[in-house]
Parts: sequence; structure tokens; C-alpha cells
Amino acid sequence: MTVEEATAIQNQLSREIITSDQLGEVKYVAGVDVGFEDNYAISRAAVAVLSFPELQLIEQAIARRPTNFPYIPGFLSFREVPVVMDALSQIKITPDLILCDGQGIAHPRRFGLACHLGLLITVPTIGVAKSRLIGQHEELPPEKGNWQPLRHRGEVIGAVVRSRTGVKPLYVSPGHRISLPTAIDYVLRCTPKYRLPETTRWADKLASNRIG
DNA sequence: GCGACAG
DNA sequence: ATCTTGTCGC
Repeated sequence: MTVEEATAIQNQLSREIITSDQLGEVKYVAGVDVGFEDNYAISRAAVAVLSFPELQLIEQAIARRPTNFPYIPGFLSFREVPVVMDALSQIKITPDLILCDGQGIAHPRRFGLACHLGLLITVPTIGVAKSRLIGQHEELPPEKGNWQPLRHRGEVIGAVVRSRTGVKPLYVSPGHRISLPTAIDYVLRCTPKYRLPETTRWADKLASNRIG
């Protein structure tokens, strides 16, 4: 697939993204992340399903497959979604909400990783990125819980959220079937102690080949 | 044309 | 993303 084709797909599929709350009672929240092996030749995806609001690990899965798309800013989902789908197909519980390691609609064509995954499986998703792809925002107070809208071309595409006092903020944006205010709320409720949500922390550990 | 640029 | 131990700071 070429970047031109991928761009066309993003423009097409972005029209189907829903950014209003269309999620039911959340009993299970999942985190997904991707790591690599053999000098990036193999992609390794991990899924961690936690109970909500207790945030206890309930189920997990890992999948591997050859990496078949390079990392190109704006096209991350074409690299990571396939192997993530493999991992998701292994779990028994269908999560009520999934937190993704990357952007949702805070993307040039409003179709980041969380949107792509959410649309393919029809599950509410939130993009929780550790750094910015696009957009601008005001300064953010250092205390946990503060947030500022992330804007791009006159639109609010997400929020910069302080998940822990005194540390770098998180870039939160709706993926699919959830609104920005609700997304911010869930991210904070999944982040009781550290900078990253418990879901992401578990998926990170599993995807990076070490446990503990 | 130049700089930015999720993981 | 990944290679990696100790170390600086609240």
C-alpha cells in the first residue's frame, strides 16, 4: 500500500467516526500496545483487559507477525492495527472501552490509531499519546487533573491532560464512539498513580517482553 | 522551500 | 519504538 492510498482510506473512513458517547456501562477496560523484535522485523502486540473501576488485570494476550509497514508520522495505524487485531482475537472478553497508545482524532485527517482500531471492531476507543502529533494548546498548570483543549485549524481535536502532578502531560482524543469530555474522564479514572493509565502500563510491559 | 513529525 | 545503570531531584 502506498501513502497516497493510505491517505485516501483515512479520508474515507474518517467520515464514519462517531465522537458522541455511544458506550454502555464500562466493566472492562483494555489497553493495547505494540513492541518489536529482531530489529523491527517482527511486530508484537499486547492486550491487557482490566476490571473497571478496580483496574485489576483480568485477561491478557500477545500476538506476533512480520512488520509490513514503515513508521511514517500520520500513518501509524497501518503499521500497528493488523497485529493488534491478532491479539484482540485471542481474548474471550470483549472490552467495553479500549485505551490506545497513540492519537485518536488528533490527527491531520482526524483518523489516528484509536479511530482506525475502534472503527474496525466497533468498540469505543480513546487515543492516549505520550507526545503531540499536531495541534496547539495553552500552558497547563502542573497539578494532576488539569487539562487544556488541543486545537487544530479552528477545531478542538483533543485535550492535553496532566495525569500526574509535575510530569509531562498526555495527549487525549476520542477514537470512536466516545466524546472528548468522557474520554478525559476515563483516562483520569484509569490513572490512579502513575503518568500512564494502568491499562497502558500493563500492555507496555507485556509488549516489551518483560513482566513485573 | 523549510520545519514538524503518534510509535 | 529500542539499546540500558545509575543518578539527580522533589
